[in-house]
Amino acid sequence: MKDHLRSMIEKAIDRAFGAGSLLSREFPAFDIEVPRAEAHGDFSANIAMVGAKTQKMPPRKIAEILLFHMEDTSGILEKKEIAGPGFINFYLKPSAWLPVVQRVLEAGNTFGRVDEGKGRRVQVEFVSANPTGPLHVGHGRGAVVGDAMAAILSACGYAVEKEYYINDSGRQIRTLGNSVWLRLKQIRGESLEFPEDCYQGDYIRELALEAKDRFPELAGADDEKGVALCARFAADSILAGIREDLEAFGVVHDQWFSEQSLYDSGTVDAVLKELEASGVVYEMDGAKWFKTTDWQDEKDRVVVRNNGITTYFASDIAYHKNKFERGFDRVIDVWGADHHGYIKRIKAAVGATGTDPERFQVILVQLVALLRNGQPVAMSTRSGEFETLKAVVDEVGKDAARFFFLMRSYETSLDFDLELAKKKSNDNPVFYVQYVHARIASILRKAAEEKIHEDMNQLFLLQEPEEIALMKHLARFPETIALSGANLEPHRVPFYLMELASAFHTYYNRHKVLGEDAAMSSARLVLIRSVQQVIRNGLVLLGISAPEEM
RNA sequence: GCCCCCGUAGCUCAGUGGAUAGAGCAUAGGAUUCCUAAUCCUUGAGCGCAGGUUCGAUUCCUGCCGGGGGCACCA
Repeated sequence: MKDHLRSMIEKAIDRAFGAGSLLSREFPAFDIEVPRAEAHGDFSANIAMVGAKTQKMPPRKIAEILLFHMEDTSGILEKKEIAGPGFINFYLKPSAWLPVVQRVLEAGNTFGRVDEGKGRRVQVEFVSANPTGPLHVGHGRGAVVGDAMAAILSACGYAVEKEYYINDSGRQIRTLGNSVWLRLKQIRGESLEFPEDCYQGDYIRELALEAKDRFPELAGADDEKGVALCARFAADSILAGIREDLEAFGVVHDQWFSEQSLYDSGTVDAVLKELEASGVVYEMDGAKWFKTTDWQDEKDRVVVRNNGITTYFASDIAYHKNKFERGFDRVIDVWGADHHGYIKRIKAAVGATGTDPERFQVILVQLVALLRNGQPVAMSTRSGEFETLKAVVDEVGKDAARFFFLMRSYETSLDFDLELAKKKSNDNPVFYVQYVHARIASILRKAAEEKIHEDMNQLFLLQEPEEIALMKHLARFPETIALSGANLEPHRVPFYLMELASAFHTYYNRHKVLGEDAAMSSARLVLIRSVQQVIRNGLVLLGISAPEEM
């Protein structure tokens, strides 16, 4: 619809210029948008205002000229007018909206898909939590944001791959092994101090018990062997748990990428050598440094410590190089806000390994404050007193948890109130949206029972303001997806769904779908089926179920 | 000290540089012999402060104030 209006305006420019009414054919980029106020029409163009400078004319004068030369060949316009400082407002005939219903039903599950991506490959990496403990609620937010973002980008025409990077190398894993090993020794009756820098959670003790049963050879093992075996067992076991928790949350990755594999294949060393050869990595004070300052970082960063051990940054360089070598046009990492200092570093790594850093983007997800009865729940991995993602999902359900995480922009820290998410009432927007789907399903069931059929040919009967309002909302779904994908803003989709749901509930309360007029009923059935389709498409993108009944 | 995010209605939050800044919750009142009341209708109040860019700033820039997070040869 916007494209149609845009071409009408462009044709008007040509004609006006041909008639000598305009100074130039050139206009700066202009917008056609849906005005905030309904009184300002269905669409509004700011072309006359942005063109004031180049045309050397007041905006309203330009608008007048354009309107004079504009032709509505397809007859969709009720009226067009100049308003305010020079907006051109378009008012569509109600009938102009009818085709959208047909478009929705023809496209079905694919309605809303756009082709911004044109098949280009995007990788979204998210969660990537260290396998040293169960996922907590903060990981959950990142997980859902990444998962929904991937689905939305996919709907935008990108070929998307979802990846989990496993930090299965380095000191944390050794600490994990040590923690389990020491607990195991305690279980055996050895009295020893459990160090503060070890993982304190109860799950460590459970892992120790399990390891004791499964690996009899641990009985005679020395510390080195014991720690190594416990580390591998614990990491594998925790990772399996993470995978389960994610699956229960509806999050499934396409690829699980091991950090250790980058060491095993020699990739990390090779990349460091390359960078050293090109002078990006240099030696100082016995350590090796990466010149991240060349990419606006505050200071250079260490990649190999003076004890010869590589830092995580070293493998991160190799990892991100590897990503682009796999052929992705864009790479998006979803990180917790506490990692924001890493952005410049990784951008530097991407740039230094031969890729335009613009192709690498980071979604920084702000923190989650978990509340229960208004009181904050303490979250600390160290103390072991934290709410796991699993506990939250078990308590409030997958659908509510996902919706809550997604309905706020990830740039804002989130108060997640467990009690609110559990409520099955108006306070809880996820039910509000799902209820529309269920309600429509119920009407469709009843229509089937009463043998009332949908009839596309009766659509012209739909003229109630609430019906037109619904169609306008339906028409905006594809552009909502496009904006959500282009700006990497998944929260637009839940907001859209709440608005559509509201429009439907209003309609439902004012008009009966199945009434005495058979033709009208047939038309309305078509309309509500298209609403149901769009609600479902939106929920699918968010990974939330669309129930047939509630 | 430096960096990032946030500051919009009593609360939680929307708002691709546009016209009279919107929802939900909470408050108060009302609607169901009828397709699911997990619904609908009515009701008040707001852009932290000061400059700048612009025809036009809640939006962009600078400074200040307030809240959160981050600033290791840690992971």
